[in-house]
Amino acid sequence: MGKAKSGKRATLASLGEQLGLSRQTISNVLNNPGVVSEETRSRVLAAIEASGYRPSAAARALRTKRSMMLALRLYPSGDGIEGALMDRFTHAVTEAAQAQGYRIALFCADDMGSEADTLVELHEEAQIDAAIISDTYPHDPRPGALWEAGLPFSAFGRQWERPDAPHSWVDVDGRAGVRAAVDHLVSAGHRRIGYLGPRVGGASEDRRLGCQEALAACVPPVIGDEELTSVDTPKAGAAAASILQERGATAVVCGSDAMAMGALSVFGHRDGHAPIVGFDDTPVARAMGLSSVAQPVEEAARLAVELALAAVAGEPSRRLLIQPELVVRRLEAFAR
Amino acid sequence: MGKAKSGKRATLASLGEQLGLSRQTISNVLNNPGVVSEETRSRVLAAIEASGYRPSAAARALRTKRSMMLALRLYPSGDGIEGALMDRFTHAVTEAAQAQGYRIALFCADDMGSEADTLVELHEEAQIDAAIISDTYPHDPRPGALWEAGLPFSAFGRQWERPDAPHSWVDVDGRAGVRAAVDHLVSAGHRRIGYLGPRVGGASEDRRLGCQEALAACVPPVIGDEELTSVDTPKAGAAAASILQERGATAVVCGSDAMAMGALSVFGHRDGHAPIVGFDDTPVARAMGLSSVAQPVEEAARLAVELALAAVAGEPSRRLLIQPELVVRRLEAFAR
DNA sequence: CCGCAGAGTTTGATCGATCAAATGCTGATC
DNA sequence: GATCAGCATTTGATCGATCAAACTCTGCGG
Repeated sequence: MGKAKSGKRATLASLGEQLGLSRQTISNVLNNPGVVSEETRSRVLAAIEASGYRPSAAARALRTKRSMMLALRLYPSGDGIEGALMDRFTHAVTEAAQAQGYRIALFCADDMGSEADTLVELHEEAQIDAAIISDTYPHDPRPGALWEAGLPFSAFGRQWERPDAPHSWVDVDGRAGVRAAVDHLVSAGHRRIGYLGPRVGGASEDRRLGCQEALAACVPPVIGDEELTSVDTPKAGAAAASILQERGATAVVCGSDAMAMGALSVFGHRDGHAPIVGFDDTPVARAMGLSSVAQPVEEAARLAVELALAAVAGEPSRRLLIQPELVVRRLEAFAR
Repeated sequence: MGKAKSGKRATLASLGEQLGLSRQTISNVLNNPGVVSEETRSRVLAAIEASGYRPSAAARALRTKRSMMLALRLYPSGDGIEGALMDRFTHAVTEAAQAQGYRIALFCADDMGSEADTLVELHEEAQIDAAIISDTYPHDPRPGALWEAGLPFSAFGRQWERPDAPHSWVDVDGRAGVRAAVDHLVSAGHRRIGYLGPRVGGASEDRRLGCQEALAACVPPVIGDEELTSVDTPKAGAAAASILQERGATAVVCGSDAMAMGALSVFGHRDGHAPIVGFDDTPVARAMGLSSVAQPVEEAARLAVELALAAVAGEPSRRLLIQPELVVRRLEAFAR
């Protein structure tokens, strides 16, 4: 390590003076090593090491007009069951950004409109180079607002009402995930399968369609009991699951783990296997031995960062659909 | 709203020229309104509004040597059961910082040592004004390293081996929380109460002591069955809880919700009440109808921000211990 | 009529880096 | 020996804000 020495911060100029060189040469050693002679370079590097010099982020940002920061909104963590998903995303985004030399600036907002406003403001203040938004829904105001403002960004979540929107996004093919869930239950012997999903959002509609498709494609034919949408809570899930059970369903595919939890309490486990499949593979599902469709959140985050940086670089936008994976689980011994 | 106009960003200088004033006057309107005449001020404000001017964060940071950023490490989210706690903290810190005009810069680190290194680096690059560290443990290397480096910071978690450490911290009085948990079980009629906690960390030792104290203070006397420490998982919790049960315990206080989950699977609910109390009041506890000691994480976060900013301002450090709250819960109907 | 206080405004310097272009130098070329 | 290429390094300007000090008025007391 190097460090200490005097009380003053080292700067390019101070290093240059100390070595009898100019600031620019020091700068070149760091940013453009090729143009500096072998000998000076090593001399400068030693001095840098010894002085503990670090380039000033502010000065660099001012000159280059790159803050090397991406903005990410932190959502009010819901009552927690689904919350973990976005936290995983946040984490993975941070990691992916860091790998590219970028940092994440967090902020809070009360609603989608003020999220977009804050992002535009951050961009105008040159605090951030780009933004990543997530959890898009039909007629989401954010993509349009950000695009208008000329802010480079990417979205985790497609633009539901307009799949050919001009901006970049990554999304998970929830429909395919639900199809896999249905196939799983069918091959486990179930012949009457219901679907249960949250009431709102493009994603849940997509998942519902996945269920229909899968049931329609079954040979021998499988009966799809009526689909129910409801509020996204265990309680509502339990209530709706009871209805499906009365109608003869023996298994249920759910659009969320929270509702799956409720459905699980109605249907229960049989031989350690639950006739329920949840969505998002949250910690609660893991703890309860519940099968669930897992979104590759980490991959999505990596791609979201990649797309955002591509947008900064002015590259054309891209739209990516990635595949989820069904995690089949049985009840762990401890949870009896 | 104002905006658009030309393609160029407005600056203090451009606004000044446009209005026939100097940059400094524009600056004063924003930062020192008192010295500007009433008339000029309103004229300038109108122009600012119309141009959509935003001060450049980089330029300001360069001059003032204040980035208005605080750093926070994002921990690798464990398997999720306890994870939510730190996420709540992150969220609350962001909100509290934002209320003071600060933003949070996130980063990842592999271990505590590299966390400290990264923080010092960020500080030397002038990317951040201060840092907030959390989840301290005995002989934590971070406080010392940051203090040495002259980085203003605060910690969520006391310095266990040295309560009079020179830096600021906030912590939750876990011992008192566990005492409340024991009292709760005693008043519910239990006479043989065991304690079950994770194996490591100053906090869990503190909680264990709280249990001893509470049992010792009981009249009529209550028998404290042997305490067990174990790995912090539901599985290990279940195993350890079985041992306590064999030894005659009818109730268990746990140092974490993960272990409490395991204990719950062994003891089960009786009339909707569980003879188990967990710690941290995580979503899983909520979902399972488990009583738990809740840490006032939001308050801690607010205080941590306050302490960090006080450190930036050069104010003397403070050490704060705040009180947790026992959340008594019964099994919700849906979870049967 | 001069000096002076004070409000309102401007000027110059600075923060620390990077870009773009200029300079000094060595050695090869004709 | 003058010219020129090309490397290594330096100089000047710039990014956009803020600090500190200087300046210009106007009005007032002596």
